[in-house]
Amino acid sequence: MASIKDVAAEAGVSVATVSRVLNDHPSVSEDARARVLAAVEALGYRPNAVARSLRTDQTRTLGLVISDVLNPYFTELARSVEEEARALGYSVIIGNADERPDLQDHHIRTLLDRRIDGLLVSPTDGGSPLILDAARAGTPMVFVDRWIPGVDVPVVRSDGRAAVRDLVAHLYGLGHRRLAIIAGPAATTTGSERVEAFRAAMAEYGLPLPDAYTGQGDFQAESGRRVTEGFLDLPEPPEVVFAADNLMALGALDAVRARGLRVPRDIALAAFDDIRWFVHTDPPITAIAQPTGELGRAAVRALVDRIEGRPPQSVTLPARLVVRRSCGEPDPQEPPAPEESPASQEPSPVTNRSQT
Amino acid sequence: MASIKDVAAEAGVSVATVSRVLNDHPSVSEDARARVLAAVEALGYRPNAVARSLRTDQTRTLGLVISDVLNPYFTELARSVEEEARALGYSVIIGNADERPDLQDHHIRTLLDRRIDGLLVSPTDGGSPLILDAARAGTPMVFVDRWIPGVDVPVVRSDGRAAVRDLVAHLYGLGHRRLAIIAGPAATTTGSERVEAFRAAMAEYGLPLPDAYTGQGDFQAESGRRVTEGFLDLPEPPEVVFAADNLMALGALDAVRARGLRVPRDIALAAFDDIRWFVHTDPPITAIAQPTGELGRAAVRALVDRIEGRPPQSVTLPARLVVRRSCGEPDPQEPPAPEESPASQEPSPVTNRSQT
DNA sequence: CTGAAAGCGCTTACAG
DNA sequence: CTGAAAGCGCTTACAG
Repeated sequence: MASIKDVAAEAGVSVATVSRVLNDHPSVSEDARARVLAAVEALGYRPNAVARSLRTDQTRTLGLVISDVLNPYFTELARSVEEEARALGYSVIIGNADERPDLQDHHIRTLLDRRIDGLLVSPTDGGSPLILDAARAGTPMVFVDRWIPGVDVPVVRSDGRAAVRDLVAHLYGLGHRRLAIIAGPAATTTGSERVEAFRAAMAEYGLPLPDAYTGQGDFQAESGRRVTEGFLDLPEPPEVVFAADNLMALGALDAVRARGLRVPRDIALAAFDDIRWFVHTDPPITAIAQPTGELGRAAVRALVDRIEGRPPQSVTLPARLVVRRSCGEPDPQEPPAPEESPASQEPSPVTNRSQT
Repeated sequence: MASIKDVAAEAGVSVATVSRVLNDHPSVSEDARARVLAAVEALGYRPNAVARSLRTDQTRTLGLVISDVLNPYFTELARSVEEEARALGYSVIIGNADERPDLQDHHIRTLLDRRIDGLLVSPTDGGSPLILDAARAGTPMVFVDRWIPGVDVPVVRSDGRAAVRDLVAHLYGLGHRRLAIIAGPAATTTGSERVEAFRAAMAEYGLPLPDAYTGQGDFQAESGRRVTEGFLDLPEPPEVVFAADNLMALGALDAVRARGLRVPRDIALAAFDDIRWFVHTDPPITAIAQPTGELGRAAVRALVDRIEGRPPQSVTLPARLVVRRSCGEPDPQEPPAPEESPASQEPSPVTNRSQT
């Protein structure tokens, strides 16, 4: 592979001049520039990014560590992150933690070894020493979606409390009283916050959330199945199961189906995180939708601000309830293909918190 | 950040010795090793992968360029690729082409600039000059899923012909005669092969595949919707729509639903690529399942063989038909959670080609 | 405007 | 077993 030396030789200039041309340095004669460009073309030369990074101490690369690529929510997040990063001149390397703290650390370590310019993390746990150290050591970092309390790192996330309250109002209105939740890991903020929001909203309606109706999941489908089976085995099963993410909802559906039961006739179901397939499931599933794309973009902007020396900003965006038929109400003729941005700009009545 | 020099100073040895310890070079005294390790620990030293790569001319990194991360098929492929790569000591950087040749080239260029050790590509098109040049220049490369004919690069893919024939047999047995297909881009192998397999299988049953029943999609949901609307507008709409990937099936479902029609009563639907949600859609969707995880792993092994100087091998794995209810047949009580590997080892009767 | 030279953080023959 | 030194491919003050 041709190096800068080859180009210099071909163009009859020094490597310094080649470098200047390549980096759009102003003080290069037109003649030199033309000769260099011609040589670059002739040799098919491409600068070695590894060497450049070593010299400039920047890689123009962002690391993104997410908890589970197979979760459509994170896939979409990853996509929007890459898009915004590309627009700002950065590449992104994704690390998939698979909800495993050890894998998360593996990826963070690898990313740090590669000297990425900044790190976007959605922590799988309460914070490994590695993350904490990196943050303390001054690695530019931003938390997306999930975060670790007590660490001085900007957080870009969505607040689902209002939407959860809307959901409980919806369920209550439908006559449901025994509501259960499949929670995410308590060590994650999204894991605990969603349960707390649910519990708080239920309290407003004078409804208790007994331990038996609080199942511990891990954001993966299998745990949703297992917890739902437990619910169904109860002497008095819940009337509604609220899954704290879409994969656990999938598992819940598997469990319900395996028993030959029907949603919502035998048990109602709702999920945190909306995905396109929810429109076509049997029945369509009521869900809480996050402004995923916007979260990803805001996270990148915050991180790049931090990297480039501007003060980064934490961002919290609201989630919203999307009512479908899985809790018993007739489908309110959902508009086709509800795109994220327009919809969140003009919220429908059902989206708004109606009481407090 | 501490460098190798700092470690050497701390340990009272030369950087060469530090390097030897770090790389498990045999000729290092126990004493030196212990002092270096202690210094590494004390300083929290991590080798700079950028510098190491520049020096050794290898990055221990694989590039993976896929056509669409949002497509669950590719997400799963990416996941298995990363898993196998990690097991073999490599990292992977994913580039998402979004079915856009220009974006694909952008990622390939970036990856090449970063001097990845090898490239896994599922080409979005018939082959840009960039890919062709890279292949010719000797960049270790392997095609996964899609490939480019006439290029000397190993291919790891699945052959869906038998499964497509099974599908047509299934449809024919159900009494369907007017079968339509939503094809992928003709420039991709999977785009054209699936249509060809479908057409050939239909011919065996004496069924023609008229142009009006061949819609041109681009593997994205929106095109599936558009094409399906066209089918439904026909004076004589097809009885079955076969979508060449799962996203176009999603779009087809959107279109059918928007008209207030029902699957399979008004029109039957089948898809290439199986996803977990297909079990829970209304109705459950008949699909052709690829051994996605195995494809990803085989692709990595082939690429690493190539990188490490062993002869790489092309691999073709069979896909299989999974019958559900979207074409009219009653659901044959599908076993719960059909995992990929065991299922493909003991194919059910319906999975096997019964005639020819 | 241009080039020689230093240096980024490593690895690895080469001597000893 | 160990260290001094060269060199990977760049960028960038420093002189001119």
